[in-house]
This record gives sequence, C-alpha cells and structure tokens, in this order.
Amino acid sequence: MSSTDAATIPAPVDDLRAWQSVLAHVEAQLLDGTLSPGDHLPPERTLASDLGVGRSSVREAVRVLEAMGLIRTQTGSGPNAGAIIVATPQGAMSALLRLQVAAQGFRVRDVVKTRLVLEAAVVADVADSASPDLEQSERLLDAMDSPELTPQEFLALDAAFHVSLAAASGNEVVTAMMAGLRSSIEGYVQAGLAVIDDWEATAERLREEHRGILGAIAAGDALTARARVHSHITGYYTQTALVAEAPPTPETTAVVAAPTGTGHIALSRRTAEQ
Amino acid sequence: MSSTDAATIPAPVDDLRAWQSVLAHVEAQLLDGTLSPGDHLPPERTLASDLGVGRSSVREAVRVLEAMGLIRTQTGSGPNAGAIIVATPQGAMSALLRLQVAAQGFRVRDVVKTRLVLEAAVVADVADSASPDLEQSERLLDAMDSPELTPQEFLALDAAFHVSLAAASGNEVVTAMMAGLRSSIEGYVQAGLAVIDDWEATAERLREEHRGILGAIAAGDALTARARVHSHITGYYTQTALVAEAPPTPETTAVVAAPTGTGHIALSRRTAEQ
DNA sequence: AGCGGTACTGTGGTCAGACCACAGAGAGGC
DNA sequence: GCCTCTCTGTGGTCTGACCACAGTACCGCT
Repeated sequence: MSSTDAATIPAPVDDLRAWQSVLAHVEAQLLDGTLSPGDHLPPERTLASDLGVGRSSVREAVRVLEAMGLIRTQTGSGPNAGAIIVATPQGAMSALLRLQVAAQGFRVRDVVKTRLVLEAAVVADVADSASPDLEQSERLLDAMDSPELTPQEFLALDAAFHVSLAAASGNEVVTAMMAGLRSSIEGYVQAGLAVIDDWEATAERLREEHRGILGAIAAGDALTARARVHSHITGYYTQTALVAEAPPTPETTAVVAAPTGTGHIALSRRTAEQ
Repeated sequence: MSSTDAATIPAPVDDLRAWQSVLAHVEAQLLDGTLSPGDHLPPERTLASDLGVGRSSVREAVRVLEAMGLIRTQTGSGPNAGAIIVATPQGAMSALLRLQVAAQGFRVRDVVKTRLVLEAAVVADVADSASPDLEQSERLLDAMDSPELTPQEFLALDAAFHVSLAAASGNEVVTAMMAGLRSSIEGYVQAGLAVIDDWEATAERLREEHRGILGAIAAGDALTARARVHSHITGYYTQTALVAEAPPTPETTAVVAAPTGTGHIALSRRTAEQ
C-alpha cells in the first residue's frame, strides 16, 4: 500500500528469524548425524557466509546452543578451540528451571512435588537393580559426617547425594532433571536454614535418614526406600515450611548464570572429594 | 613475561562474559521482584548502556532468555512491543529435551522411562484429587474417535491427551516436562508408525486404553490408573520397538526450532478443537 | 469540531566491519 | 636439537548503520 516501496520484494524465503534458521540448520545436522558429540561446529564466520546470515545472528544461535548445554565454546586455536558438541544437559536444565522459578513460571511447591516423584522412582529403581553402583553416594555420605561443615557445605553435599542416586540409576534424563530441580530451589533451601533452631540436630537427623535410604537401597528393599525418601524430602520442607512461601532473600542466589553446566558437574565432583 | 604487554592490566572486574552479566542482571531482578511476569525488559540499547556492554551482548542474553521461555519479543512500538516477561516453560523444555536427544545427550529409552514415571504419578495424583478437571482430556478423547484422522493427527491428539492429564494435576513443572519429553521423541513415535501392520486396530486399542485410564481416574482408583498408564505406554513402545533404536528418518522432524514455546501451546489448543 | 491520513518515533532484527584476547602451530634463531 | 617468537585462526566484543514494524501524534481536510 503506502508503507513499503512496493517495488522490491525482499524474498521472504522463510518466516524464521535469521538466528532460528541457524539453529534449525544445526539441529538438522545433529539429527542426520552430520554433527555428533565431539565434533566441532564450523567457525562462526564460515557458518555465517554459508547460511547467508550475519555473524551476529550465528552468534545468537550459538549462544542458545551453549545455554541449552549442547556445545562448549573455547577461544584460541587448536583442537580444543571453537564450538564443540558436548551435550551436557545438567547445567542447561538447572538454568532453565532456576530461571523459570525466578520468573514465577514454576511454583516451588510443584518443583518439590516433582522432585519427590522422580526421586522416589529413582531409589526404587536402583534398589531393584542387580548391582547398583553406590560408591559415589557412600562417599558423599561419609563426607557429610564431618562436623566441620558449614550448613551451606552440608546442603551442597546433600544435593550432590541426591543427584548421585539418580546417577546410579543410569537414567540421564532423570539425573539432569533432579539436578535442575534441586538447583532451582537452592535459594529456598538455604533460606530454610534461617528457621531451623538446632542445626546440628537437623543435620544429624538428615544423616541418619540418608543412611537409612542407602541402606534400604542396598538391601534391595524398594518399598522401604521409597517411603524413606518420601518422608526425608517432605520432612525438610515441612520443617522449614518452604512450600508456597515468599521468595528467599535475593542476595543468596543469582550469583552466576552458568549456562554451560560444566560448573555443576565440577561442583559435584569437587564436593565428593572433600 | 613475553606474551602480554605486561604494562596495562585490563581490569578483569568479573570473569563473566559480557552476555552472562546481562543474564545475571536480569535474573537478579527477577528474584528480587524488580521484574515480574508482564513487565517489559528495558530496551536493548538502554540495557546495553546501563550495564556498560555492547548491544550485541545484550542481544545474546535476550536470545537465551527467549530460548528459555522467559520472555517474548515483539517488534514495533506500543505496549505490546519490546521484550516482555512471560515465563512459558513448555516450549523451552521441549526444545531443550529435543536438542539433547538429537545430540545424543539423552537416550530415547531414558526419555520413555522418565515419561513413564512422571505420568504414572500424575494419573495417581489426579485420581486421588477430589474434583479433577478432566473436561479437556475427555474432549481430546472424543476428537480421537473420529475415523477421519490420519495417524499423524491421531498421534498429535494422543500427545495432547497425555499432556492434558498432567495439566489436570495442576503441576506445571510436570506438565512442562511431559510436553518436553513427548516432543523430544516425536520423531521416534512417528517412525514407529512404519512398523505397525494394522494401524486401525492399533488406534482402536489406544482409544480403549485411553478410556480405561480416564475411567480409572474418574473412579478415583489411583492404582488401576497407574497400572493402565504403565501398560499403555510400554505397550506402544514395545510394539514399535523404539527403545534403544537408531534415530528416525531425519526429515520427519527438525522442521522448526521454535524456542519461544507458544507454538506448542497453540498446537495443544488447536488440536483440541478439531 | 470531527475525522482521516500521514509523518514521526521508538522498538527489535540484522548486517558489516573492526579490534582484542587467546592458544596452538610453525618458522626462525641459538 | 631445543627454545623462542611470530603467525594464524578462532571466539568475544563493540560500534555504527540500516531496515521493518507498530503505535502515536500531528496536521490537513471536510
């Protein structure tokens, strides 16, 4: 009509935004096997010229891929530089859930309920398995016996313990979800510390409950393991009355965005060696 | 030494990348309530100058937020333009799981097992609830009775039905995860069609199973609902032998990246009206 | 005075070019 | 032969520019 020049049609070949076309391109290559874990993405400049978009658009797509835990970027030169397909979902899942909780897309209550469902299934699954690998979980429990730990350190090990159970089940989807669910309510868990009168008693109770859970798993008693996990999780949240509460003090969380996810994995390993 | 100029230290105030600092800034504002759903993010240029970064870095962070389902961007002017906090997790969860499956970060077997766990818990939860809202689920089943449907349409309604059960539980976390899990294996489900001899018979069996699940829920029989869901889901995957199989034909999926997530929600609504 | 259209303005979307930091690779000197 | 030094390719960032778009405000006409 009057707005456009009406002479040159810019040929809208697809209704995708430029960066989305890059994302679709990469996803298609992942699906047909052109790209596999360990492979390098083409250099940004090459990708840009190949797809006929600007480098900034490529970078936006790369950024999304990085945030989704699909690639790892590294500056410099050599085999380790560039964007490499890694597919480490944990950090991405954590970031997604954490941001959604922050933006009130998810309620803490629902997060806890979901965690309950997943973890109960996990321990039952592990208990039923023939030869579960509980070494990591046991090491974490041993580490938690130290009386030197601050409540924050204790809770970090606690979180790692629960994730290690999921890892023992061998289900990476559940493991990633568990890690994400836990980290998304990290701030609320920490805030719950404030309302605990006798921390040492609480910690001791948690230690015993953990041992009880692991014991039931090792004994192959899935039902008991389920029940103990259920009461363990609901116990803490009932005690601290977190569910359906106001947000925690903002300063305690949101320190790092950490979308690559390697941080969380490294944390789990590191805490295990304490 | 020899590499750097060793005279000017560029003052590494934080080890975050520029776009990560933007992300952290937004997340902090989400947590302390400065930003809430419905609010507008500051304009990109303003955000850039306020945080002392380039606009491209702001855009990368915005892109991640959009991919995570936190914001919706709109060109133009007026109250609907700009970046608005929306917190719609479903599309983001779907994209994340789908990409991870594509990049072999998640095994299809684990996705199915996770779906099994979540959905069994969901139906038990809904069955135990006092007055479940199953209207949407029933409408979907009615729609699936139509003999006109192509297998693809049938499966789309099927997926919507399962998600609607999660929605009936009121747990948005599980709902988003269910939607994501399903969409991540969409290609494999479609590929399973190829090995089904008598599709009409299969469809009829699925219809009966769906009615059976919904009936058990309506009757408040959580245990039966659980068992029926379990056999329903394992049935299809056993029949099509999808689990632990090779990737599906690449062309059937990966059409759109669709990180905003509104597409999936719209799809659910749209299919319900068929 | 009322109405319609037009120009303006602010927003995201995209591109191009430039520069830096970085890390490996290879050439050069000892 | 070993060490050092430059060279090259990569991601990271910034700047500036332009476009498309959708309200908003203004202006002219009736």
